[in-house]
Amino acid sequence: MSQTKPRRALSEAVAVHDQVYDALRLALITGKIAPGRGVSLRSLAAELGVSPMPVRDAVRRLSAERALTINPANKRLSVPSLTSERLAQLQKARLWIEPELAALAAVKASPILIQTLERIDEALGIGVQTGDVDQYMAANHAFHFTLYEAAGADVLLSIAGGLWLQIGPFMRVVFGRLGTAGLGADFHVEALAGLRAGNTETVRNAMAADILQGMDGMREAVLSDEAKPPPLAPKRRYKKPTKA
Amino acid sequence: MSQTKPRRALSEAVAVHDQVYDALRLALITGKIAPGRGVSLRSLAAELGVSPMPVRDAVRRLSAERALTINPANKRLSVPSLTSERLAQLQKARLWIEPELAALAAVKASPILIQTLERIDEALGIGVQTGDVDQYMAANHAFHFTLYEAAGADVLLSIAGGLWLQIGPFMRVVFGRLGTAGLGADFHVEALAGLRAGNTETVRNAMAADILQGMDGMREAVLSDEAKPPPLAPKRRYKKPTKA
DNA sequence: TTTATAGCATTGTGATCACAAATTAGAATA
DNA sequence: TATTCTAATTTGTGATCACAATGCTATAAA
Repeated sequence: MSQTKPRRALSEAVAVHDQVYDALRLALITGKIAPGRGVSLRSLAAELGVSPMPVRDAVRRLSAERALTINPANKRLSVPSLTSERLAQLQKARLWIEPELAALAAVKASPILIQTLERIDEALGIGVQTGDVDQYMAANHAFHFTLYEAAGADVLLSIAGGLWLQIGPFMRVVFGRLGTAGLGADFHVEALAGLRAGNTETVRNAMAADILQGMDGMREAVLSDEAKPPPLAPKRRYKKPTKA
Repeated sequence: MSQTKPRRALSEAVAVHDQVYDALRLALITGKIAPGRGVSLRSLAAELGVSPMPVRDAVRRLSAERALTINPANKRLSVPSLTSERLAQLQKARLWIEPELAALAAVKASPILIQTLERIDEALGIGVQTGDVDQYMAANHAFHFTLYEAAGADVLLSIAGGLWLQIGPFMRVVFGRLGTAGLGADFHVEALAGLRAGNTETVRNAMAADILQGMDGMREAVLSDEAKPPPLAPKRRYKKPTKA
């Protein structure tokens, strides 16, 4: 299992627990790890081909960011379930902080930033047309966060990052049932127009509309999921005894 | 150092890394660990009388919550410095999310909740009069978060908790130079009146005013600190060589 | 067929060790 | 006195083991 790799220098090499973090983060966002599923340190470690130690570090970080849930009784890990309650709270938070970040970024937007965002939005459009969900999601993330990073507000930025991490699993549910079809209006072009014109409020409103539209799609998907029976029936042979 | 304690059951006993987390969190909020100071896993472990392992877990969690900073080059830990930039961002975030939580709580506020808050505010008043900073800070935290918890919005609540954790060190700076004197108007009574009357907007505005007042005091303290030379001059014997 | 029980595998937690990088302290030199 | 080089200490990271608790599976009993 544990092939002896040559140890890399600490200063330049990315730490293994950071790689594991990125891998798990990606797996959560893209829905490779289904919501509600239980995970364990050793199973993740075996799956990723690393020792449990860096997984432990990455998982602690993710659970602090609420991307993973720890059962307080079990101390067992699981991916948070997708409830409309959670989604509503995440929407509320996103609807405030992300337009705020966009407005801050609009004030100090450079031509280079606008050009970068234009290129990203082109890639996003291609992803929509070709139905490439992965490309769409990556480009969408890139569009939002290269804009937000320009705000130069790292405290707020990290909050927004945490929200996206929690929303990731919801996104996959939407695309799992719709694909990239029916995405509605592209508010990114509106935001870009606002950036070029230097109109802060236009940017703010465009991003708010973009978020609102996306979250609406997720809500529909979640609501129709909640109506259905539990996603996977764990074939129980006997009921849990009433043992206290 | 490490006396052999009898191992406790996992299910009921609080895990050591959680105890360490609470201890460090408290130390950060009360300013026992000065902002800007560097810490290390082993030194913290020795100080707390535990092995480095649970400290490692707790520190990962705290750094994910931005209560500790990791130097990306060194991978070395330090307490974030208090800059007016950071404070401004934290104020912006608090001014949105906390009134929001308060308003949500106001809708479903029970008489028991109001009574509990009244008792907490009494304890807060006593702390102010006797000049007991610790009691004041504990009561103040309790007032805000028993109210916020009543909102039943755990996603938003955890964001607010993260903000308080980052603000903690700033608070101590304020009280270190002023004590509990000059705290200004008590907006808690206004919030309580709004809760009794069932007036959501009164509660929202009262909490916003409360936050604004507190953050103003912190800003003044930080600004006068930034004018001064660096808090502790690290007596360097030689300059860092220009080695790339 | 259904329920209870015993045995086994898996889990999180904590401790300890090894390693390499970085920092610090001390000695030697100008 | 000030600077440079070297040795020792401290640091984060990763690996591995032990332990107790929990969960699952197969066997026995109704």
